[in-house]
Amino acid sequence: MEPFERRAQILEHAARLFGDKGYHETSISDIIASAGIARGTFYLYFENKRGIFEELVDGLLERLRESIKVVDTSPGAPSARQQLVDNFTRVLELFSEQRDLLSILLKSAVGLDREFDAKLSDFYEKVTDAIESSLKLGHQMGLVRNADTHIAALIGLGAFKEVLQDLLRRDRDDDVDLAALAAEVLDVLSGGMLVQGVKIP
Amino acid sequence: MEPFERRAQILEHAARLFGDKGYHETSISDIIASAGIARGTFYLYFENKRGIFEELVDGLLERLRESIKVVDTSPGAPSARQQLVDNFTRVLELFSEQRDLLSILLKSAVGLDREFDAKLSDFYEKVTDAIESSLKLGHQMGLVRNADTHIAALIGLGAFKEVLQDLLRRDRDDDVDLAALAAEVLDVLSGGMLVQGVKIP
Amino acid sequence: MEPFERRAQILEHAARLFGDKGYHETSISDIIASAGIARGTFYLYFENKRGIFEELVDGLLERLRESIKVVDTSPGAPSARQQLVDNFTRVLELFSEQRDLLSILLKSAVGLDREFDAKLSDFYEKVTDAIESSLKLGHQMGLVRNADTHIAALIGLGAFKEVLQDLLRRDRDDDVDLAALAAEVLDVLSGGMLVQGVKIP
Amino acid sequence: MEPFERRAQILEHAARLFGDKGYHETSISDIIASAGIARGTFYLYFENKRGIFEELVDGLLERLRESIKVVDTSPGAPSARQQLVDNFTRVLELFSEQRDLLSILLKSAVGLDREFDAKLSDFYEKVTDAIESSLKLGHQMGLVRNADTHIAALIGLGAFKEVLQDLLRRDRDDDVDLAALAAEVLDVLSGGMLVQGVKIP
DNA sequence: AATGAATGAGTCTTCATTCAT
DNA sequence: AATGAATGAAGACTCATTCAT
Repeated sequence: MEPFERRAQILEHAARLFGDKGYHETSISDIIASAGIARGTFYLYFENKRGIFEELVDGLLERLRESIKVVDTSPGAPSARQQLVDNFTRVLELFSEQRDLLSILLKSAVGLDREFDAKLSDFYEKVTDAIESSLKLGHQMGLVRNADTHIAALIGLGAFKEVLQDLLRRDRDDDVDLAALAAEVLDVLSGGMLVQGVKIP
Repeated sequence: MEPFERRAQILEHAARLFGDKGYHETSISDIIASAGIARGTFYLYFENKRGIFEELVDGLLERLRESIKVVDTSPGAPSARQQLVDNFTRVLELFSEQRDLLSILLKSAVGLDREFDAKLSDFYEKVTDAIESSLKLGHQMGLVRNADTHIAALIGLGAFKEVLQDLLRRDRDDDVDLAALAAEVLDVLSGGMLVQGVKIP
Repeated sequence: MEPFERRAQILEHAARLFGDKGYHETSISDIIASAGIARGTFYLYFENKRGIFEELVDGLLERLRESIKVVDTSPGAPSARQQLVDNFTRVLELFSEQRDLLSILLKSAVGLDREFDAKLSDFYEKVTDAIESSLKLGHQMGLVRNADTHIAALIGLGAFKEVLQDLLRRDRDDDVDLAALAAEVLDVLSGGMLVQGVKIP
Repeated sequence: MEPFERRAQILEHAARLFGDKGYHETSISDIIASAGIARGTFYLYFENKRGIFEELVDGLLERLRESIKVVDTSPGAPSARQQLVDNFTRVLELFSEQRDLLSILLKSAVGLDREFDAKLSDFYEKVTDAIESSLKLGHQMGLVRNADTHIAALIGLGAFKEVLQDLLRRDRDDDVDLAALAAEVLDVLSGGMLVQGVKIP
């Protein structure tokens, strides 16, 4: 088998197992048994268990970064709302295709160790920063009302993560309209949960 | 030392270690060294490593459940808004007192194994259900505008979790006005991020 | 079993195996099987395989240092010759009691790795230096004829090592008069191999 | 590349690595990387790791045997002393040219395993025997004073080995007058370290 | 109520060797 | 004559748990 194929094959099996049972519950023995290769072969392609896991997460984070595009406000660009919905939808689609990776990101990669925590924190921080910048811009344009854009950004990120978690809990075969879901989340976040003008009594 | 004292003492040390280094990175050796007890003594009070961890998380979930009170709409009760803010504040305070527990809940307890995942899912599902019921009630009362109360509930939960995560990242000595934070989150969620009447272009 | 007993017991078995088969050919499995203990027990007493080996060699080097005493030239002390013979005899006895350790020192500990080589080199260098100083002193007193005391010191050390090697090759039960052997070596080294006044033609 | 060339090339690289890092610390991977050949190619030329090592040592022992010539006492031959010095010098030169081989012989090949130890012991025993025969002959001729020619032979061998060790420790670029060194060793061994007629007090 | 020595299953990792191409 | 992907036996080490004292 060609090296790149074998590499991909091992990654695939590892992703499924990590996603399914988590990092610690998955042993190298599990991976090689699943992939049908010898023990040594694994170490031919990956430095160690941590290495293959990191590669999976790094790849995922990279694809996530690519999925999230800064809103284009130049004339002729699609509406901002559409672009936001598209961003959300792309991320949702990415995970809906590969539940394993989503599971790894939301479960295994959390609290693995300090080094990994830092990597994840870093990623989320960048995402939060991006959201915050957008909100600040919107604020200057008179669109966004909140002064505390940091908290608002956290809320946006958290909301999105929880929706992903929910996707994970659902049946694999459950057919979900991802674009509609993305639009709904965006609407709730932008318009709030209450009827216009009403306040919680 | 009286049994209940010893038990409490061990739990305390374990909480700090689990919160600090995570479940897998914390060994029984760490715990007994920290608590200053013999190896055998540990097993006199707890069935196993998993047992003490579960006890910590169970206790935490229990206190969380107690912190979250259903909004009292009877006449003479404080305003709904106040009650909601109080709920949020109580939870924030609980964690602010014990960062370790928060860290355990948000990091170590995530993706530990299928059984534990189920326990957490179950808890969060109940919280989501509670939020959803409230939203449905508000909808009937003409206060809440969203039709998809499930998604709205997820958003509320996710937002809150992320704010907790953020608390965790901050400096321990950072003085945060928890009530104000709770109020801010509530406002953003209820009123949305946009200026009233405005839509994303 | 008392910790110090167990420790000694493991050391004993390890010494025999290392001496017999060498460092690399001896596995932890060999040691624990020989000592009749569980795998974990070994690591209760020694950090790792290298650790127990180092402890054996370090202990041996320490005992060697103690065996070799600087010649006492103060009035009333035994004759210099006697003291030298005593030194040699003590070292020979040390090894004759514990062939394993001798074998470890002369075989396993050689060329193990750079770090270990340095440790041994260091020890031998100190021994060489000690011999050299004595020779220089003797030279000043008009006893020693050689100008190049460094080479003479090397010759003395090498001669002695080879005699030890030879002891190792002999049958374990072979009864050797160690004091006589020491005296003989000393005589050859001091008086040379040739008949007095004769030169190699 | 012609088979014999390739073979020689691999041997050369292996010698450098074995000499530098020792047998166990040198892997097949190291050798093929250094020689710039494929893994399979190595096994085309050598049966296994042990095989190439043995070949190197065997070759070295063979060249050593050739370097050491029995003293020719027939009329017209060079003086015995000159022949002995020549012997020593040849061996010193052999190693001075190829430090790696010296290192292999004095470090890696020692204590490798029982089989190899036997091979080395055998070689050294033959050398000792040769020295001993010469000493016995000298004794009969009234030149050599020692009765215990075996010990004297051991001393000679050991002295020489230690001088080689010392050469190994020195800087590679250190310029040493090998013939002078050989003569010095011979003088100390034959005449002893003490001034003629003097005894250790 | 406490101790801590002992256990051993389980895990990761290495590396000499093989063999189909 | 050469390649290099694949193998798997073997080794070191960990750590939750037990149990005699």
